[in-house]
Amino acid sequence: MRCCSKPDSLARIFAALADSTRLRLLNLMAGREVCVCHFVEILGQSQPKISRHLAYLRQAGIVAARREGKWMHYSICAPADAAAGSILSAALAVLGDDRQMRADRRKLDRTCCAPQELISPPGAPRPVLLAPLPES
Amino acid sequence: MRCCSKPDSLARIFAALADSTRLRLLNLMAGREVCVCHFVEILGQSQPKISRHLAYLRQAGIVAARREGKWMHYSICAPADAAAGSILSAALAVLGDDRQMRADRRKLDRTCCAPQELISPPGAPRPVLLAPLPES
DNA sequence: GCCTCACATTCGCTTAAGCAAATATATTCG
DNA sequence: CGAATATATTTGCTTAAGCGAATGTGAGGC
Repeated sequence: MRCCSKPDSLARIFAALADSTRLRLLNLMAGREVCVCHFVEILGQSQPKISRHLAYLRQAGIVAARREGKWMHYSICAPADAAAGSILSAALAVLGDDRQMRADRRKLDRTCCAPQELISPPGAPRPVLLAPLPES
Repeated sequence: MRCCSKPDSLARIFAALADSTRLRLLNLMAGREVCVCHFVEILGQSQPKISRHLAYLRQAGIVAARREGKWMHYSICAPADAAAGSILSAALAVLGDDRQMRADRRKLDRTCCAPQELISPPGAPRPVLLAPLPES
Protein backbone atom coordinates (compact mmCIF):
# COMPACT_ATOMS: atom_id res chain seq x y z
CA MET A 1 0.00 0.00 0.00
CA ARG A 2 3.07 2.21 0.13
CA CYS A 3 1.60 4.21 2.95
CA CYS A 4 3.47 7.17 4.37
CA SER A 5 4.34 8.14 7.89
CA LYS A 6 1.61 9.37 10.17
CA PRO A 7 2.94 12.92 10.46
CA ASP A 8 2.89 13.12 6.69
CA SER A 9 -0.67 11.96 6.52
CA LEU A 10 -1.68 14.59 9.02
CA ALA A 11 0.21 17.24 7.10
CA ARG A 12 -1.71 16.21 4.01
CA ILE A 13 -5.04 16.85 5.67
CA PHE A 14 -3.92 20.28 6.68
CA ALA A 15 -2.77 20.95 3.14
CA ALA A 16 -6.20 20.00 1.87
CA LEU A 17 -7.70 22.57 4.23
CA ALA A 18 -5.17 25.25 3.36
CA ASP A 19 -7.18 26.97 0.68
CA SER A 20 -10.09 29.30 1.19
CA THR A 21 -12.02 28.00 -1.80
CA ARG A 22 -11.82 24.46 -0.46
CA LEU A 23 -12.88 25.65 2.97
CA ARG A 24 -15.94 27.29 1.45
CA LEU A 25 -16.77 24.10 -0.41
CA LEU A 26 -16.45 22.00 2.72
CA ASN A 27 -18.52 24.46 4.68
CA LEU A 28 -21.33 24.11 2.17
CA MET A 29 -21.12 20.33 2.34
CA ALA A 30 -21.27 20.19 6.12
CA GLY A 31 -24.19 17.91 6.81
CA ARG A 32 -25.53 17.76 3.28
CA GLU A 33 -24.82 16.53 -0.20
CA VAL A 34 -24.38 19.34 -2.68
CA CYS A 35 -24.48 19.51 -6.46
CA VAL A 36 -21.59 21.13 -8.33
CA CYS A 37 -23.86 23.68 -9.96
CA HIS A 38 -24.68 25.08 -6.53
CA PHE A 39 -21.04 25.47 -5.63
CA VAL A 40 -20.44 27.38 -8.83
CA GLU A 41 -23.45 29.56 -8.27
CA ILE A 42 -22.81 30.36 -4.62
CA LEU A 43 -19.07 30.91 -4.77
CA GLY A 44 -19.41 32.82 -8.03
CA GLN A 45 -16.25 31.27 -9.39
CA SER A 46 -15.45 29.43 -12.57
CA GLN A 47 -16.69 25.90 -12.97
CA PRO A 48 -13.26 24.45 -13.80
CA LYS A 49 -11.83 26.03 -10.68
CA ILE A 50 -14.55 24.56 -8.47
CA SER A 51 -14.14 21.22 -10.16
CA ARG A 52 -10.41 21.15 -9.61
CA HIS A 53 -10.77 21.88 -5.92
CA LEU A 54 -13.40 19.21 -5.57
CA ALA A 55 -11.05 16.76 -7.24
CA TYR A 56 -8.35 17.75 -4.77
CA LEU A 57 -10.66 17.09 -1.85
CA ARG A 58 -11.71 13.79 -3.31
CA GLN A 59 -8.11 12.66 -3.74
CA ALA A 60 -7.44 13.69 -0.18
CA GLY A 61 -10.18 11.29 0.91
CA ILE A 62 -12.29 14.04 2.41
CA VAL A 63 -15.25 14.05 0.08
CA ALA A 64 -17.12 11.51 -1.98
CA ALA A 65 -18.80 12.03 -5.32
CA ARG A 66 -22.02 10.51 -6.53
CA ARG A 67 -23.38 10.79 -10.04
CA GLU A 68 -27.08 11.23 -10.66
CA GLY A 69 -27.84 11.64 -14.30
CA LYS A 70 -26.09 14.73 -15.53
CA TRP A 71 -25.38 15.96 -12.03
CA MET A 72 -22.58 15.25 -9.64
CA HIS A 73 -23.23 15.41 -5.92
CA TYR A 74 -20.46 15.84 -3.41
CA SER A 75 -20.49 15.13 0.28
CA ILE A 76 -18.04 14.97 3.12
CA CYS A 77 -16.92 11.53 4.14
CA ALA A 78 -14.99 10.54 7.24
CA PRO A 79 -11.30 10.14 6.35
CA ALA A 80 -9.69 6.75 6.86
CA ASP A 81 -7.38 8.20 9.48
CA ALA A 82 -9.24 8.97 12.70
CA ALA A 83 -6.91 11.83 13.56
CA ALA A 84 -7.62 13.40 10.20
CA GLY A 85 -11.31 13.00 10.90
CA SER A 86 -11.06 14.84 14.15
CA ILE A 87 -9.15 17.69 12.51
CA LEU A 88 -11.79 17.88 9.84
CA SER A 89 -14.55 18.05 12.43
CA ALA A 90 -12.74 20.80 14.29
CA ALA A 91 -12.33 22.71 11.05
CA LEU A 92 -16.00 22.43 10.16
CA ALA A 93 -16.97 23.57 13.63
CA VAL A 94 -14.79 26.66 13.36
CA LEU A 95 -16.05 27.55 9.91
CA GLY A 96 -19.50 28.01 11.36
CA ASP A 97 -18.30 31.12 13.18
CA ASP A 98 -17.30 32.92 10.05
CA ARG A 99 -19.50 35.56 8.41
CA GLN A 100 -18.69 34.58 4.87
CA MET A 101 -19.30 30.93 5.59
CA ARG A 102 -22.64 31.63 7.14
CA ALA A 103 -23.63 33.78 4.19
CA ASP A 104 -22.69 30.93 1.85
CA ARG A 105 -24.85 28.53 3.81
CA ARG A 106 -27.77 30.91 3.80
CA LYS A 107 -27.54 31.10 0.04
CA LEU A 108 -27.56 27.33 -0.16
CA ASP A 109 -30.55 27.18 2.16
CA ARG A 110 -32.41 29.55 -0.11
CA THR A 111 -31.55 27.40 -3.10
CA CYS A 112 -32.89 24.47 -1.16
CA CYS A 113 -36.06 25.85 0.33
CA ALA A 114 -37.23 28.49 -2.15
CA PRO A 115 -36.30 26.58 -5.26
CA GLN A 116 -37.36 28.11 -8.53
CA GLU A 117 -37.71 31.52 -6.99
CA LEU A 118 -34.55 32.95 -8.36
CA ILE A 119 -31.54 30.82 -8.86
CA SER A 120 -30.36 27.53 -10.28
CA PRO A 121 -31.04 26.34 -13.79
CA PRO A 122 -34.56 24.95 -13.91
CA GLY A 123 -34.51 21.29 -12.97
CA ALA A 124 -31.25 21.50 -11.04
CA PRO A 125 -31.15 19.04 -8.14
CA ARG A 126 -31.87 20.27 -4.63
CA PRO A 127 -29.29 19.92 -1.90
CA VAL A 128 -30.13 17.02 0.37
CA LEU A 129 -29.70 16.84 4.10
CA LEU A 130 -27.37 14.17 5.36
CA ALA A 131 -26.54 12.71 8.71
CA PRO A 132 -23.72 14.58 10.47
CA LEU A 133 -20.19 13.26 10.40
CA PRO A 134 -19.63 9.93 12.19
CA GLU A 135 -17.17 11.48 14.63
CA SER A 136 -18.39 14.86 15.60
CA MET B 1 -3.53 46.87 8.79
CA ARG B 2 -4.33 45.46 5.36
CA CYS B 3 -6.04 42.49 6.87
CA CYS B 4 -7.38 39.70 4.70
CA SER B 5 -10.66 37.89 4.67
CA LYS B 6 -11.41 35.46 7.42
CA PRO B 7 -11.43 32.37 5.20
CA ASP B 8 -7.99 33.36 4.02
CA SER B 9 -6.70 33.73 7.54
CA LEU B 10 -8.03 30.30 8.39
CA ALA B 11 -6.45 28.85 5.29
CA ARG B 12 -3.16 30.35 6.36
CA ILE B 13 -3.24 28.54 9.67
CA PHE B 14 -3.85 25.27 7.90
CA ALA B 15 -0.97 26.00 5.57
CA ALA B 16 1.29 26.56 8.56
CA LEU B 17 0.30 23.12 9.84
CA ALA B 18 0.68 21.44 6.47
CA ASP B 19 4.23 20.26 6.90
CA SER B 20 5.38 17.33 8.96
CA THR B 21 8.53 19.06 10.17
CA ARG B 22 6.50 21.96 11.49
CA LEU B 23 4.07 19.57 13.15
CA ARG B 24 6.96 17.89 14.92
CA LEU B 25 8.27 21.25 16.09
CA LEU B 26 4.89 22.30 17.40
CA ASN B 27 4.45 18.97 19.11
CA LEU B 28 7.70 19.49 20.98
CA MET B 29 6.65 22.99 22.00
CA ALA B 30 3.28 21.92 23.35
CA GLY B 31 3.31 23.21 26.89
CA ARG B 32 6.95 24.18 27.02
CA GLU B 33 9.54 26.55 25.70
CA VAL B 34 12.21 24.80 23.68
CA CYS B 35 15.67 25.79 22.54
CA VAL B 36 16.60 25.47 18.88
CA CYS B 37 19.48 23.16 19.63
CA HIS B 38 17.02 20.61 21.01
CA PHE B 39 14.90 20.72 17.90
CA VAL B 40 17.95 20.06 15.77
CA GLU B 41 19.07 17.25 17.99
CA ILE B 42 15.73 15.51 18.30
CA LEU B 43 14.54 15.82 14.72
CA GLY B 44 18.01 15.00 13.42
CA GLN B 45 17.68 17.53 10.64
CA SER B 46 19.84 20.39 9.51
CA GLN B 47 19.91 23.53 11.58
CA PRO B 48 19.02 25.84 8.66
CA LYS B 49 16.01 23.71 7.88
CA ILE B 50 14.76 23.82 11.44
CA SER B 51 15.39 27.52 11.57
CA ARG B 52 13.43 28.19 8.42
CA HIS B 53 10.43 26.27 9.65
CA LEU B 54 10.56 28.11 12.96
CA ALA B 55 10.63 31.38 11.06
CA TYR B 56 7.61 30.26 9.10
CA LEU B 57 5.71 29.46 12.29
CA ARG B 58 6.72 32.78 13.79
CA GLN B 59 5.49 34.70 10.77
CA ALA B 60 2.26 32.78 10.96
CA GLY B 61 1.81 34.10 14.48
CA ILE B 62 1.86 30.65 16.01
CA VAL B 63 5.09 30.74 17.95
CA ALA B 64 7.10 33.35 19.76
CA ALA B 65 10.86 33.55 20.07
CA ARG B 66 12.86 34.66 23.06
CA ARG B 67 16.57 35.20 23.10
CA GLU B 68 18.64 34.22 26.09
CA GLY B 69 22.29 34.82 25.48
CA LYS B 70 23.38 32.69 22.58
CA TRP B 71 20.24 30.60 22.67
CA MET B 72 16.86 31.12 21.13
CA HIS B 73 13.82 29.68 22.83
CA TYR B 74 10.59 29.10 20.99
CA SER B 75 7.15 28.59 22.39
CA ILE B 76 3.62 28.36 21.11
CA CYS B 77 1.54 31.47 21.48
CA ALA B 78 -2.19 31.83 20.98
CA PRO B 79 -2.87 33.24 17.52
CA ALA B 80 -4.67 36.58 17.27
CA ASP B 81 -7.60 34.89 15.58
CA ALA B 82 -9.61 32.81 18.02
CA ALA B 83 -10.69 30.37 15.32
CA ALA B 84 -7.06 29.80 14.44
CA GLY B 85 -6.36 29.18 18.10
CA SER B 86 -8.97 26.51 18.32
CA ILE B 87 -7.64 24.78 15.22
CA LEU B 88 -4.17 24.87 16.70
CA SER B 89 -5.40 23.34 19.93
CA ALA B 90 -7.18 20.60 18.05
CA ALA B 91 -4.04 19.91 16.07
CA LEU B 92 -1.89 19.67 19.18
CA ALA B 93 -4.38 17.33 20.78
CA VAL B 94 -4.33 15.01 17.79
CA LEU B 95 -0.55 14.99 17.57
CA GLY B 96 -0.43 13.38 20.98
CA ASP B 97 -1.87 10.19 19.51
CA ASP B 98 0.97 9.69 17.10
CA ARG B 99 3.85 7.30 17.75
CA GLN B 100 6.51 9.48 16.24
CA MET B 101 5.32 12.52 18.13
CA ARG B 102 5.34 10.70 21.41
CA ALA B 103 8.83 9.42 20.72
CA ASP B 104 9.98 12.98 20.02
CA ARG B 105 8.51 14.15 23.30
CA ARG B 106 10.16 11.36 25.21
CA LYS B 107 13.49 12.39 23.79
CA LEU B 108 12.88 15.94 24.88
CA ASP B 109 11.90 14.74 28.33
CA ARG B 110 15.15 12.89 28.59
CA THR B 111 17.06 15.98 27.54
CA CYS B 112 15.19 17.84 30.23
CA CYS B 113 15.35 15.43 33.12
CA ALA B 114 18.60 13.55 32.63
CA PRO B 115 20.64 16.51 31.49
CA GLN B 116 24.33 15.89 30.99
CA GLU B 117 23.82 12.17 30.75
CA LEU B 118 24.13 11.89 27.04
CA ILE B 119 22.97 14.61 24.77
CA SER B 120 23.09 18.35 24.25
CA PRO B 121 26.25 20.38 24.14
CA PRO B 122 27.36 21.01 27.69
CA GLY B 123 25.71 24.14 29.01
CA ALA B 124 22.76 24.01 26.60
CA PRO B 125 19.62 25.39 28.17
CA ARG B 126 17.00 23.03 29.52
CA PRO B 127 13.48 23.04 28.13
CA VAL B 128 11.13 24.83 30.48
CA LEU B 129 7.57 23.92 31.31
CA LEU B 130 4.99 26.51 30.39
CA ALA B 131 1.33 27.00 31.12
CA PRO B 132 -0.91 25.32 28.55
CA LEU B 133 -2.51 27.32 25.75
CA PRO B 134 -5.10 29.92 26.83
CA GLU B 135 -7.84 28.19 24.91
CA SER B 136 -7.45 24.50 25.28
C1' DG C 1 -26.46 9.76 -34.39
C1' DC C 2 -26.13 14.46 -33.08
C1' DC C 3 -26.69 18.23 -30.03
C1' DT C 4 -26.69 20.16 -25.49
C1' DC C 5 -25.92 20.33 -20.69
C1' DA C 6 -23.08 19.47 -16.56
C1' DC C 7 -18.73 18.47 -15.31
C1' DA C 8 -13.88 17.02 -15.68
C1' DT C 9 -9.34 17.43 -17.37
C1' DT C 10 -5.36 19.37 -19.84
C1' DC C 11 -2.13 23.14 -21.07
C1' DG C 12 0.72 26.92 -20.33
C1' DC C 13 1.88 29.99 -17.09
C1' DT C 14 3.11 32.26 -12.61
C1' DT C 15 4.05 31.99 -7.90
C1' DA C 16 5.28 29.85 -3.61
C1' DA C 17 7.30 26.01 -0.89
C1' DG C 18 10.98 23.13 0.38
C1' DC C 19 15.74 21.77 0.24
C1' DA C 20 20.99 21.84 0.63
C1' DA C 21 24.91 24.58 0.62
C1' DA C 22 26.93 28.65 1.61
C1' DT C 23 27.11 32.85 4.05
C1' DA C 24 25.74 36.32 7.53
C1' DT C 25 24.58 37.89 12.26
C1' DA C 26 24.58 38.01 17.22
C1' DT C 27 26.57 36.75 21.58
C1' DT C 28 30.09 35.23 24.58
C1' DC C 29 34.73 34.40 25.83
C1' DG C 30 39.53 35.26 25.88
C1' DC D 1 39.47 42.95 18.86
C1' DG D 2 39.37 37.98 17.33
C1' DA D 3 37.70 33.36 17.69
C1' DA D 4 34.04 30.27 18.65
C1' DT D 5 29.19 29.07 19.24
C1' DA D 6 24.24 29.34 18.18
C1' DT D 7 21.15 30.68 15.10
C1' DA D 8 19.37 33.20 10.90
C1' DT D 9 19.28 34.35 6.13
C1' DT D 10 20.51 34.13 1.21
C1' DT D 11 21.21 31.66 -3.16
C1' DG D 12 20.09 28.55 -6.60
C1' DC D 13 17.40 24.92 -7.69
C1' DT D 14 13.39 21.68 -8.08
C1' DT D 15 8.73 20.67 -7.44
C1' DA D 16 3.91 21.57 -6.53
C1' DA D 17 -0.13 24.67 -6.30
C1' DG D 18 -3.31 27.72 -8.30
C1' DC D 19 -5.27 30.08 -12.17
C1' DG D 20 -7.67 31.02 -16.77
C1' DA D 21 -8.47 29.32 -21.22
C1' DA D 22 -9.31 25.66 -23.97
C1' DT D 23 -10.67 21.05 -24.64
C1' DG D 24 -12.54 16.39 -23.35
C1' DT D 25 -16.29 13.28 -21.51
C1' DG D 26 -20.59 11.25 -19.97
C1' DA D 27 -25.70 11.52 -19.79
C1' DG D 28 -30.19 12.96 -21.84
C1' DG D 29 -33.10 14.61 -25.33
C1' DC D 30 -34.45 14.74 -30.14
